Amino acid sequence: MTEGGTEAPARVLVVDDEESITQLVSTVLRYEGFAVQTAADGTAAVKAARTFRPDLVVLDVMLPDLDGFEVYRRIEGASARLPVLFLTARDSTEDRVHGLTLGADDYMGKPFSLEELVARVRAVLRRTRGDAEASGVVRYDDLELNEDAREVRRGDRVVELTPTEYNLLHYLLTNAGRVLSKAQILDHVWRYDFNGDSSVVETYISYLRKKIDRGDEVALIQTVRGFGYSIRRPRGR
Amino acid sequence: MTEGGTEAPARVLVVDDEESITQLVSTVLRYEGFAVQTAADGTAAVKAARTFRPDLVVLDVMLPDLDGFEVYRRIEGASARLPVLFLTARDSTEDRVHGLTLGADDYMGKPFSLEELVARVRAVLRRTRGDAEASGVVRYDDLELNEDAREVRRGDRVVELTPTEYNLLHYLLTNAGRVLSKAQILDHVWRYDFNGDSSVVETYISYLRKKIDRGDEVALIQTVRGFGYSIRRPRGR
DNA sequence: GCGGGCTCTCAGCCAATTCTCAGCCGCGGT
DNA sequence: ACCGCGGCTGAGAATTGGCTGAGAGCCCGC
Repeated sequence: MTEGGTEAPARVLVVDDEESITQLVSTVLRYEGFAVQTAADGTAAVKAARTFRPDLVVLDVMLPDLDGFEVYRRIEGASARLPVLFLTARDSTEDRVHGLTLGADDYMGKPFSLEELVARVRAVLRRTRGDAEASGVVRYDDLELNEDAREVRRGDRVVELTPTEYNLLHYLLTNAGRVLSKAQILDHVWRYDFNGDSSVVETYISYLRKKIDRGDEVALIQTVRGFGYSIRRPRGR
Repeated sequence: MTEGGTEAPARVLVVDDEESITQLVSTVLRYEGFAVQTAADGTAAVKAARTFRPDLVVLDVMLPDLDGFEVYRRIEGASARLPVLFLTARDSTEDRVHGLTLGADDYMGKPFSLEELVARVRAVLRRTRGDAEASGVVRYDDLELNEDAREVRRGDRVVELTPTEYNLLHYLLTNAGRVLSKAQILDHVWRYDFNGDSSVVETYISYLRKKIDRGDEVALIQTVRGFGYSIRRPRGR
């Protein structure tokens, strides 16, 4: 599930003053096949935008020197239409961002989950680059998840999911056929500061099953005892 | 199944204060074709990281001076992106390691089995070096083991295995054609602190046979009386 | 400030797995 | 052909892992 084989990888500039964040984010995005560069403050960011010529900037609103919006303005001047994904502390200031990010492409509160981060990065690039191939629909068997509509269907029945359920299903579905450990799931789907044990995962799997593998339908969510879970058709035995 | 013939061997730095562990781990990794260096505490580790320039660090979280995470941070500074495989006591500290099953890093609880250790070391290096050759599928005759899906097939029949059965088969399969003694098998597949006798191996071989060499199929699991076992086609006699 | 939905923890239950052991089988040597 | 040792396997006890219902805390919208 890395970026399309032949095309040049999309370039992402990650700007945050906390090193743990740039570290985490750049690791994940590189792993997902993007070319990543980081900057720790506003001036460095503006400079990097000029030299690195990213396709997308992931930009913290709170920076030691210039604030995120200022950086945004200066970067905008340089490049015609450079999409931005803002990171904001998940608190009061969030509303402030509402108005100001209208021009921007998206924003998300910290702490976020990596699953969500990657999904949004992809979504923004899909929109601005007009990558047709990536339609934003993930499917396995008669189970379908539409990212644009944020809608899930089993057969022709629409399934109502809570945010966590949705993220979990999204992760499982984009890795259909592969077995994912509870630790992996926790690290991808839950916020990076989550610090409980992996039994939540069991609980949410249980919730998902009630909604997705109901009654007479074929069970698609499989437990692989001792390892983890996987989305796949039941195995003959 | 040592490292690819022509390429330089990958370099691994092993850090643990218990000598029995560094001893054990480095012996096995050397045997598997890696270049290994060891360090017994944090400061030595940081120093070794600079001079030895490893491709991967196997790092105990509990160290006498700096803790593993601190070492991680300092090492990170030195080299661009140096992947780490953490070793944690299989208890409380395990939660502190969150965020490591994505991208380049991973962790495993002590006590572990060598089979698993080697598998993870390989997996991490495969990710960062992009070694295509290692696809994660091991095959012998019509018997196939897929690491991603944790799935085993005999012909086109899917075989359901428990964790221990899976690990055992994995070990046999990656050493197909070679005769492995019960002692070797015990040392590789079972946790290093296991101390029962080797009759468990017999039991598990028996389980595997029931699932893999059934009925009219050619028996691939061979007993070599007085020595051990081997995966191979039956010999003419 | 109330109610409802969402998230997470926990404990009891059930099922799968692991390991031990004992008796039997059969290979290989004489 | 027989013996003895090594290996095979069934049964069962102990342990572990996973599922789910109940409920507490939290946040959000009204």
